[in-house]
Amino acid sequence: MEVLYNKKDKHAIVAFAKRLEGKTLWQACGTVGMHQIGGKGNFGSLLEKHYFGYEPNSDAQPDFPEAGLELKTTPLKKHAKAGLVSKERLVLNLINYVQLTKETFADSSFWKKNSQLLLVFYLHDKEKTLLDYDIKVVGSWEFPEEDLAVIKADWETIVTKVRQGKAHELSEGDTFYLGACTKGAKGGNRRQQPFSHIQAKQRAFSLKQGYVNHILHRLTQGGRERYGTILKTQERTASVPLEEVVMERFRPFYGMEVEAIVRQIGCDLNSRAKGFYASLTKVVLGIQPDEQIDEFEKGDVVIRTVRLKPNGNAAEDISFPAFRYKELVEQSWDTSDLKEDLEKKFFFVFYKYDSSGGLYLQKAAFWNMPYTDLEEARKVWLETVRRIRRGQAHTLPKKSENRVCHVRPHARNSHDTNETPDGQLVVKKSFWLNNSYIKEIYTSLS
DNA sequence: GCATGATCATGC
DNA sequence: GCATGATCATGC
Repeated sequence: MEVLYNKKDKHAIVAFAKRLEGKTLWQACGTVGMHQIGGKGNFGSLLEKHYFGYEPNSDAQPDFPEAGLELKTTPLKKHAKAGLVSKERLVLNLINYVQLTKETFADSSFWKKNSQLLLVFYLHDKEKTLLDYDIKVVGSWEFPEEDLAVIKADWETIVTKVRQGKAHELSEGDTFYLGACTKGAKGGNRRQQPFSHIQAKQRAFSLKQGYVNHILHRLTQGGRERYGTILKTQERTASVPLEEVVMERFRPFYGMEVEAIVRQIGCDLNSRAKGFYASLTKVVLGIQPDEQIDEFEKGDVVIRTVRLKPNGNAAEDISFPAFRYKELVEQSWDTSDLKEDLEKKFFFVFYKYDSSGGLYLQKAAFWNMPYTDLEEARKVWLETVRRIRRGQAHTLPKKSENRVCHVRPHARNSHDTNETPDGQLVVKKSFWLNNSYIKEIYTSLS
């Protein structure tokens, strides 16, 4: 195939790639060779072969070595409120656990391959074949310095865990922007790790979905939200770890009553408004209540506020979105919404009531679910699916059945129902983290 | 006092 | 109108 661009010139490659915008694979590549394809392969490799004219490979080099540019294609989906958003994380190169522990960031396989990305965003549509997906946005991406500092720290977190012989315990929730996501048939592929005999799931470096959305917004000037950043200029310059900065923002207020915190910061928050605690968290972090937290959005960080009773027990369980019975039984654990939700990085803010009803800030900390607890959640999830299939959607796993989580109604009222596979209408339900488990989390962080 | 069921407030 | 995160109500 004739190559229609200078493969050594980054700008020429990007300009050539830009011509994909508004087209489908079919339109962009013409009919040449397309009859041989018949929809086989994946979007990325078809684009490499039939548009850019090179054979897909798994080299350590970027796809355009002379230009240092790595081509990545990634799906978008339509979001009712936000318009087009990333459908998933962006999967980068596979992790070789043995090699990884011998690398430094600057000479790492991750950085050699992915320091400059050429991104092709297409709109995924399950009604279409991939030849007919609309290519929406094309652009090149280099990581700004402030993001790179976070990504380097993430990379170090991953390497450290592997050096500790814990590659099998890696989780996406370990890190902020750069994740180690499972890759391969249902996460079933196992690989050797250098400092343990336990086989670890095959994983790849990946950019969190939130970070991909950030890239998309930057390339399109899109995104209507206002953002505030936690990291201020001098902290960025000094490369202070994000986690440390967040902890330092909260520490001065430990032990203080909420109204006193509001007074000390001098902000105008109504403590009776339902979003009060969410706003207070932002204000403590130095962010306006009407702004999104830049670093947390990029890192898919989930904020949860927890009130502890005077005896130290969590006052409430923590809910996740209601599921649909018929959809749940079609999923596998590895592709389940619950696993996706539980593997996120959480930011917990704990308040505690004293005996006279005053509420005091106790602790704020990042947390992600340990692997062994995720296995407990898996059991509950599997049992839930099993009972729904048996027509027992009325009696799903209770709090007393598992240490970590349970299933409970989560609806507008008792008439707010979903249909089960056998045609019953049962009140909408969701998974909840047990309040006793939340107390465990609090204890582990103190 | 807690587990379980039920429902609310908010934002889009 | 609904999803989401949060909280209330009741009975044992």
